Amino acid sequence: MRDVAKLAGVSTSLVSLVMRGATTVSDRRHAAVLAAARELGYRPNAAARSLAEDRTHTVGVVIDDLHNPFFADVIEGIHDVANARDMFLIVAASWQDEQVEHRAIERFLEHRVDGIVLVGLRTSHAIVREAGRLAAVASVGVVIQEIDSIVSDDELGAELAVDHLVALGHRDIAHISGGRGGGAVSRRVGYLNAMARHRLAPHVVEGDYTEHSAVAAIETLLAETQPPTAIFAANDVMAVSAINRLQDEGRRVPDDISVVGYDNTSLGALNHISLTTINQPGRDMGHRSMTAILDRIHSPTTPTLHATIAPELIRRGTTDGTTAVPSRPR
Amino acid sequence: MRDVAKLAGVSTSLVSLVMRGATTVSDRRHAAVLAAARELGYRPNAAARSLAEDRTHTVGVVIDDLHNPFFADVIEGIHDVANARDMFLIVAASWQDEQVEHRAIERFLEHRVDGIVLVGLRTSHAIVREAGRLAAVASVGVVIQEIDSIVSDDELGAELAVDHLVALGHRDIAHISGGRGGGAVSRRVGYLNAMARHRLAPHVVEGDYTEHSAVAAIETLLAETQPPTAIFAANDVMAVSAINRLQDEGRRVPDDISVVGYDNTSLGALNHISLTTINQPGRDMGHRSMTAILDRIHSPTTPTLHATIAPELIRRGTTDGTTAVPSRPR
DNA sequence: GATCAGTTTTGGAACGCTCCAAAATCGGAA
DNA sequence: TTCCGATTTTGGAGCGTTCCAAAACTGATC
Repeated sequence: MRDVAKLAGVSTSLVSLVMRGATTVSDRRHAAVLAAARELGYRPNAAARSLAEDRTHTVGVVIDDLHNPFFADVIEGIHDVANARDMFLIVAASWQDEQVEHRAIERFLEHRVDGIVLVGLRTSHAIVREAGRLAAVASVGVVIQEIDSIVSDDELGAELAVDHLVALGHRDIAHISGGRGGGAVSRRVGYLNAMARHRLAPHVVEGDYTEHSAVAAIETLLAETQPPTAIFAANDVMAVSAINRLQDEGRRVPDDISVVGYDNTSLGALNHISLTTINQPGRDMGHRSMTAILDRIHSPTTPTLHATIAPELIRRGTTDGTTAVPSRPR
Repeated sequence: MRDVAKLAGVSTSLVSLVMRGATTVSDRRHAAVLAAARELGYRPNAAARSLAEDRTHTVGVVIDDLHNPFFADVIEGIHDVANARDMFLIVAASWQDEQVEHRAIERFLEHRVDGIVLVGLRTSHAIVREAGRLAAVASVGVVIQEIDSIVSDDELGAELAVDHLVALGHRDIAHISGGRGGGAVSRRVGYLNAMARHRLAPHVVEGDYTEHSAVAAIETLLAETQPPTAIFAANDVMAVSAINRLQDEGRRVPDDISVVGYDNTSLGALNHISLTTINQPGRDMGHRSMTAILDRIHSPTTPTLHATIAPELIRRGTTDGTTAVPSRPR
């Protein structure tokens, strides 16, 4: 910056003014500074800037699993808004590891990001609330007290899934849970509630939202003396993987076993798969969370937002041959 | 930091020493500083630190499309290495937009990241080379002169695909290209070379690596008086989307039309889809690129690395009926 | 030519850390 | 007790910006 100032024959303050796009600078100096900057390949130092300005114009996103297409939708939604409002978005993936997730939050805090969006959170809520005192924080998919949260009603969604299967005549309905993953508890509760309401015996197999865990779950279920006739998986990734494994074992879907997923990812919409699932509008949820962040940055005393989006059953071929509606990729 | 020093009854230099994990500090002071830091919820300011240290311990990844599972594999590979070497990874997605990609590179440069990994690059190579003068830069999937590049041999991969189809008796083989996307040009060249070698007429339809573009490409192809009997798509995402559309139009795969993809993503491995494709080890490529970055950070004069990984044909059901494609759920 | 009210430019104090040379303290040995 | 070398601690400059009050210009008016 000093070099640019020298070359342009002005003070560093003036260079600073020009770099920030001030309008009060005379055309002559403006041009001179820009020319000098280009000549020297000058690029402002973001660290120095945020130190002086006490603001980073950056929002960090912590994402549970980059392999899950649902999360990509959410990030895209966040990006849409961030981009339009000229905020820089940085993403850290935690690969379903609570330690890594926690470290990512810490790092973002050390970087003094203006805001943090947590997508599919695992870390303890207390840590998040503490983060909320230092930056604008929003959570997607998990409700956290005192923190802006955008979720679909996971309990209700799970109930929709079970009700659908019951309506088709199933009584032996197993649930492959999401373990410690975001939203997993609510989906399990919804499943249990619905089963109780229908006076059916619940049957939960632990999973963790990954393809791998669904394979293990299917192996467990098929080894039982009387395997279930229907499976409600806590997300689409597990549902698709489960179907895959079932077919490897010679079971037909939905003839022998019906399967319902959760998230309505593009994956399930493929007509090879035609997965019955629960819709959750990821991109929209991303929009809302980023908007909440920006609102809070702008006025930190905004009352906490707790938005709940109604989930919706998408009937496709994995539960019911007659209603299969082939749908196209977006 | 000043507050911590005061509370612990030491100088700020000593606090700095403790926070950086120095071993030369007496146990008594060490404990006192840690206690004070915890008490005050002190968190070092990364901006100030990198300003003083002239190093950010951060590596930026620019990814072309977060919806493409292949890229998630690459990021995971990069993460493995970064994590083990205690570097912070930040990801910026460009959503296939050259402008956004360019801005992300600029921002990373302003942040003075220690290194940048470009995955599936679109931006002009000149810009990348300039970035290479300011940070350690590696490219995955696209060869760039003077820049560490990790690629699979896309030309060869495309030839493998065409050779396979020709061996199965196809002569009318169309290519859905990746447009301006990373590696697309090489794959197209490989396709053209192989077609020429077999004395077959080439037939390229423009795509852009997205599901959407593949749908459009299929519509174009099916409208022709004599549609091809085989299609080589420049990536798996397009291949799967193409198959989906073909089936919507009542064409059977592979009976009426064979399809080959590229990348060997988890998507194609699903046995509903069972996509013949070209293998590219994404995670491994991620490893190598991050290792190259770290090497270069450590010793900037390391000669440029240009690693080429041999691609490999994965034969599955979309080209070869004998491999039995399980019927899709009705 | 002096005065005045803008308009444009500048000097220098922050911002929160690291790093180095110098100062203080310590623990034996004489 | 004194001295010495080793260990531990500290003061303060410097990193590259922003931001504010003050200085320097400008041009119109008398």
